[in-house]
Amino acid sequence: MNFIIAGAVEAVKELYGQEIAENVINIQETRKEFEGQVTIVVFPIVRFSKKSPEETANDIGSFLQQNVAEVTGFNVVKGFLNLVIAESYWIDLFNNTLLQPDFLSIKPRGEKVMVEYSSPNTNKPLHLGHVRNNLLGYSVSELLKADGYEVIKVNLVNDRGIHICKSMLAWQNWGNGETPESSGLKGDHLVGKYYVLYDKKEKEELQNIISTYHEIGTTLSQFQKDKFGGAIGVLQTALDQNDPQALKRGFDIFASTVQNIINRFQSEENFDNIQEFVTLVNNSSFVSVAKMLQQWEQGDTEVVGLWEKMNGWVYEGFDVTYKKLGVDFDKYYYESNTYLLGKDTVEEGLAKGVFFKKEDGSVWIDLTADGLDQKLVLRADGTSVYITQDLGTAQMKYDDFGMDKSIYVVGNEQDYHFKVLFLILEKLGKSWAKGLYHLSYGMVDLPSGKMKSREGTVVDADDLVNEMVETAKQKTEELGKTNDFSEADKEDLYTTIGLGALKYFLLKVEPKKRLLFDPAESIDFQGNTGPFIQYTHARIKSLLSRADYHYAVADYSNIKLTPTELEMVMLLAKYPTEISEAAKAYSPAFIANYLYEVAKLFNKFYHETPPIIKEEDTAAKQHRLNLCKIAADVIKSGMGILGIKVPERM
RNA sequence: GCCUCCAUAGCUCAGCUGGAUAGAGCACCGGUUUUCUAAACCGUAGGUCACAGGUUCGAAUCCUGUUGGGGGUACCA
Repeated sequence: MNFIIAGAVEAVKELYGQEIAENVINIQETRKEFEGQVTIVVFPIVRFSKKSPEETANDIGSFLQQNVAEVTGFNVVKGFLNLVIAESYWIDLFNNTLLQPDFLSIKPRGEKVMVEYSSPNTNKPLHLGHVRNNLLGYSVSELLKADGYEVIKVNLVNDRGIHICKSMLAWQNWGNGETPESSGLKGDHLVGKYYVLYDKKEKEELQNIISTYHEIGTTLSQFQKDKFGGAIGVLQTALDQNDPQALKRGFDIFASTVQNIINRFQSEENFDNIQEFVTLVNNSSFVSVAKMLQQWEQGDTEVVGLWEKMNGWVYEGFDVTYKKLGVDFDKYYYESNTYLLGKDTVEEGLAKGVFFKKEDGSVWIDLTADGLDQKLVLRADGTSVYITQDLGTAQMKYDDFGMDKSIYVVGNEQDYHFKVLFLILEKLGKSWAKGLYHLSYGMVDLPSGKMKSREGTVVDADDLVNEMVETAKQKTEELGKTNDFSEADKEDLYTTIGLGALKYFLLKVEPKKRLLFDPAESIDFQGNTGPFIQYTHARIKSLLSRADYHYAVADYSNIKLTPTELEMVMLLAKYPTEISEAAKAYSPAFIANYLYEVAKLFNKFYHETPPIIKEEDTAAKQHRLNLCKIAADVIKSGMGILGIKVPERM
């Protein structure tokens, strides 16, 4: 529509002798209730014309009608100038742009972008929250590809740390050698089972410690009571709060209190009274799991062997889920290899004066001038924290790929972390820091609140997919449309539809919005849904094949476009713009909503058009089939960006 | 406390850098199949765009404040 803007600028120059910028001309699609296709909002021009909006609109309208060939008429409603564009313009657009083979081809822009997503922990299976992450990450990757970027999909696997050791410890203590084979459980589910078990056992132990304390309490000296009593209180509170971090803090306080008492009373007589109690504490899972992490870091062969075995199970399980979801990666990074990174970066920061060292040796950055806080980047004992690793990993990723942009698909609870991370890298003078972007998305909540793996209140990814496929099967069979399908084709179709419903459901919502998922209410298959769009595609393909469609440009000498056909040409022509806008916003939701419009409009067209197959006017028939063909192509392409397959029949 | 995100129909969501009478789907009610797939189409009804100010020719959209909700907040990732 650039020629309209140019024409309007020219009009203002000719009519009012004013040079105006192009962005003064505000154009939009004409509302359906008025005649015309393009509307110029004239209010911003009034200050140049020094006339009323209506007069200005009339002036410009006449000018455009006389000087711009495509403008064949206009009308003015208040301050809105509605322009009628010649039908030949739309027909040319359709034939020379939409119908050309390169309409959907990608135009490479010679830029590289990395998309990091999924990034699972290897201590539990994937749940609905991960599903949103995976689908979003995959879809954004496809979107950026469609917008001409070279995309590197990366998965940074969180395969180490105290949470991994918890599953390991539980399996070691209470697993009786259970394996995926012996249990029939998928590897990630088996490991997740022990993660939940650990949590349960740990709580029991802590309760036991507390009640044991109350039993022996009477034999303690007043001093011991005072000391212990406080620590026990902290522990009990943490236990009641049901928050892992609070629990860790509570236990740490408690454990150090116990240690102090041991040191103080070791030589005294009544020490025996609390011996049993101390043993209980020292043998607790809390202590064992910390010890296990240390052993892992020291490379203890037994622990590392167990770690490798159990992670192996998890990876096998994840592969199945990933395959089912249709997501993939070009490169895996493992935190077990990267968790020590970043210390060089800390040194660099100290040398540059970006970081400073406190008396205890810990290293910090002061971001108060940027409205943030002081942030620890290295502990006093020289070990890394989360952000240390991320600094190092960011550098490594850039060294490996030299990408222009890097997108982190991570939930919004880490907004602050990434703000700090990017700011630090900028302050360190990394040229690539400005290409970093945190694609932050909202949590998926259940009606009952947040999902928690430890408590088993999660919607499991595998279960969910299976349920969706099962529902798709039921609904399809009710409609009785697959009676002549082979078993394999049926299986395929149900998977396509079930996943289509799930993926569309999660992707049509703006990423940053939080999502409420009610497992009791199944995901719809009608209306603004994946299956509706899939159905539309199948419908078109069926029509094209029955009509024995062949590509050819229609003869338009006797064809007049209906309003709906005109609308379709305009809507389909927007597809490339839609992609680049969606890519700019990193929002597959734009594409989802656009495709819904396309599908809806096609169905309207389909209903109001007499059967195309029986059309005797060959030019009209060709023209309509061409329109159908482009609609199908756009739907297929757009759904591909969402990671959703479209069936030929359904 | 401070920072940040969110609030649009009963429910789930669109509404782009401010533009005309705020749009869909689901659910509800009514209609459409002797014609290319009814997972469709057409229609009725449903709104103080959380609230209050401000900016402007014009505000769901921008600014300020209030309320309600989510998340974060220095050695968990």
